[in-house]
Amino acid sequence: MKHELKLDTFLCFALYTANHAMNRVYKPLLEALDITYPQFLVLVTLWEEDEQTVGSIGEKLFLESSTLTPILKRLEAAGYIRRERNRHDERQVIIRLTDQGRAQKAKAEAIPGHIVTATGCSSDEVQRLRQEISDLRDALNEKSHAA
Amino acid sequence: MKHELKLDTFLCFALYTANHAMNRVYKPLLEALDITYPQFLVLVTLWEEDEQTVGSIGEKLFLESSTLTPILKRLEAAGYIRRERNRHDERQVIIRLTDQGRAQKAKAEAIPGHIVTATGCSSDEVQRLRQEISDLRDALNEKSHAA
DNA sequence: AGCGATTAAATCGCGCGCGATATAAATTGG
DNA sequence: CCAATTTATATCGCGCGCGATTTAATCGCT
Repeated sequence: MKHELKLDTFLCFALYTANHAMNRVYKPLLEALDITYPQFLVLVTLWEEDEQTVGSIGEKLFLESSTLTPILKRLEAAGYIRRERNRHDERQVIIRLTDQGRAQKAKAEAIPGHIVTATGCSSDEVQRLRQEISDLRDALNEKSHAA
Repeated sequence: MKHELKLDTFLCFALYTANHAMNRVYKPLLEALDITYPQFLVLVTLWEEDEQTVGSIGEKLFLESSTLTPILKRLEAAGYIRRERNRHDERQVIIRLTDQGRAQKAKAEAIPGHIVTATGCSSDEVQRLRQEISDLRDALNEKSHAA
């Protein structure tokens, strides 16, 4: 029995609880923007590249349309984005930032710095760990998609 | 501007997506037990130490009673645990494994090995990363509890 | 041209996860 | 000894996140 069933030895449990902890750090920072954490990730995606389809955003965030559609509707209701069918392919919905949505970016600029501070690590340390966790994600995704 | 607003540089995003990826690897493995991932974590906690209060389990899993109560009710309905008020302090609810709940442990023994395989890393590699992520969680929790 | 297959997004049901609140039991202090 | 406070759990409302299904549009093939 190489691996024993102890919570403290589970990589999954570390990820699970670290993710929750990160959410708790983000919550007060996002209150200024009056958005949730997944809504923030959608806005970041659009600040990087505006005018994307639901599918394109989903691919970048690893989310299904069943998850994204309600989030996008809330961002639309908040006045940060518009949702319009693609004229050239009516199956697609193009997501565009409004002026107000673009304006929120300024309020968000300070967030990454706050997070690095909260980790108690150097920027380089954080980036190294981020890369390792991203690689882990890619390895896990490869296995579950193959199977 | 030291930190730019790019998804690919966010530690939070790496954690968020790695956690989802881990969930997707776990889902088929847990189907044999017919439980969800958080339900599995509760069972692991009880396999380590039976007869715990809701609060004690919550402390170990970093979960509130508002999250745990419904999960525990489902595990009770599945026949894996019993929920009984503490005779000596009727505010508390003691959670106990049933015989069936204890029996599930055997089915779960193989899971950690599957996970290590899915990561494509050595056990030592996984444990090192797990420790780093746990430390990150603790650092983040310290900041958000202090504030 | 036309029809079956594919693709994109939306809808639905369910289980978290949490903040705020409620309920009930135990503790504390006068 | 009893009223105020504290503690433990439960309840409620809301926003994910996903699998399964639906709806609608486009593509592919003959």
